[in-house]
Amino acid sequence: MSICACLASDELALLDALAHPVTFGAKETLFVQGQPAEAVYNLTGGAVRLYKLLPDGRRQIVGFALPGDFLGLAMRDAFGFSADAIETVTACAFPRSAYSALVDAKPHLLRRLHDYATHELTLAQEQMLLLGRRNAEERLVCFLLTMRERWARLGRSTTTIELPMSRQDIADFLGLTIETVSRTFSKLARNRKILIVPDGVRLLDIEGMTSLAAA
Amino acid sequence: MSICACLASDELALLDALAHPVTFGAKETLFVQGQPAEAVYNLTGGAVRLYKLLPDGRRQIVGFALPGDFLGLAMRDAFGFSADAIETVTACAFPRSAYSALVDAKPHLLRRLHDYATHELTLAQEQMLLLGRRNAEERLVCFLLTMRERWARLGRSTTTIELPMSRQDIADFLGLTIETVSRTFSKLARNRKILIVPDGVRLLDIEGMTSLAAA
DNA sequence: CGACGGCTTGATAAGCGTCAACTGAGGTGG
DNA sequence: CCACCTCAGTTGACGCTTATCAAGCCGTCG
Repeated sequence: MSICACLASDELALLDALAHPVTFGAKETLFVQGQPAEAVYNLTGGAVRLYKLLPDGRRQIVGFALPGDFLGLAMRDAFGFSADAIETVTACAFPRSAYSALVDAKPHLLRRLHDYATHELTLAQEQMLLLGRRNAEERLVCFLLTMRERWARLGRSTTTIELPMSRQDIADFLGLTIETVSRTFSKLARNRKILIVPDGVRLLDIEGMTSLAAA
Repeated sequence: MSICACLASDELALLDALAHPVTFGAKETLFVQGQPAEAVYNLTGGAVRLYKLLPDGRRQIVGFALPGDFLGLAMRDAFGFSADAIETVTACAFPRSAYSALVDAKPHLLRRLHDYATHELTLAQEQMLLLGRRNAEERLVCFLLTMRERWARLGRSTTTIELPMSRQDIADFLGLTIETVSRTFSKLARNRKILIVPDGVRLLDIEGMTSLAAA
């Protein structure tokens, strides 16, 4: 829980007192866009999709949250996107008022949160580049390499990448359709870049993929 | 300069002492992606484009900065994107070290900056929705309405919208080509939604455009 | 006046979306 | 125990939106 690494042990205890554990079943909703944000979550297990909807049903996933990630920081009063559990999810929930008070009282915690938000912003800008200017194959390869990085930071394998989300989720994250995502997976497999395995992929040509992603 | 509204007058004086005015001519570069960030800017006049480049030259504009906006907050060490002046630009520059020290010393300023970053993040997610799921016409209409909002906040007209950036800039912001942007402008003009005027557009059917953008 | 850059418009093509059929795994019930 | 259903994913045929290539227009500036 890297954000809290800057806290003294008494502060950690304080934070601990605020938190209460929660779990969500697969497909369960954590919160919906526009709803007043009463809580902040720190994910401890499972994966969550964060998305925005258009009135006609078109969906854009703006991010996937993995263990260690925070949810609910990026809103002053109401959530800017909806979130639901992809698989069974466990998290620590902090009531917003208590969280807010603690942040006000601990500037170094605020500094940490600001750095976190800044990092999120950088990721969002990278995603804008992907959505605006990359083709389908580049999008998927970038996505796989990003997931690799994220799992690696959590101590998972760097060759076999877990993908808890569905093809539809990936499509809605990459601004594509499920068919295009499926076809692009197949193409990468056919070209021996990846091997498709249950609930994930094995990366066979990391170098080739990296150069494609850089291009 | 809304971010500073939370500062006492002596603190403002302190900030003032750190700042020094700078100007950039049209097309001049403020900073480039990857360059160590030695300064933070507060725009006072003119417009700036912020963009990321791929090695093969594809460009994605991640935002336009207008007077009052801050540049250089969203990076710890190096700039995450490049920035150059669209027209003649004036700004206040703050050396990074002094800026950083001031932020550490003034938690309420930090809080303000955090809110600003959070707002930027929300905008970026909205742009992800636009780039991933909207068609050309919706993109352009959303863009025009957003510019309207922004100019309105600066006290400008809400019917005639200034567009200091080129068609190519708009295309690179919306993830389109210059031809598609030009055709879509023409189509909106043909349908009496807008009137194209020198350096901008006049909005003729704000209601119709708003419903299109909401869809 | 001619050159240049920004913009528009047209013809054509490609990439991805749409529609539809099919596969295979997992779960359910007769 | 096996037939059946469901659902996620895959694959194919076709078409639409947008990209690409190309030509022309217009205002500015040397």
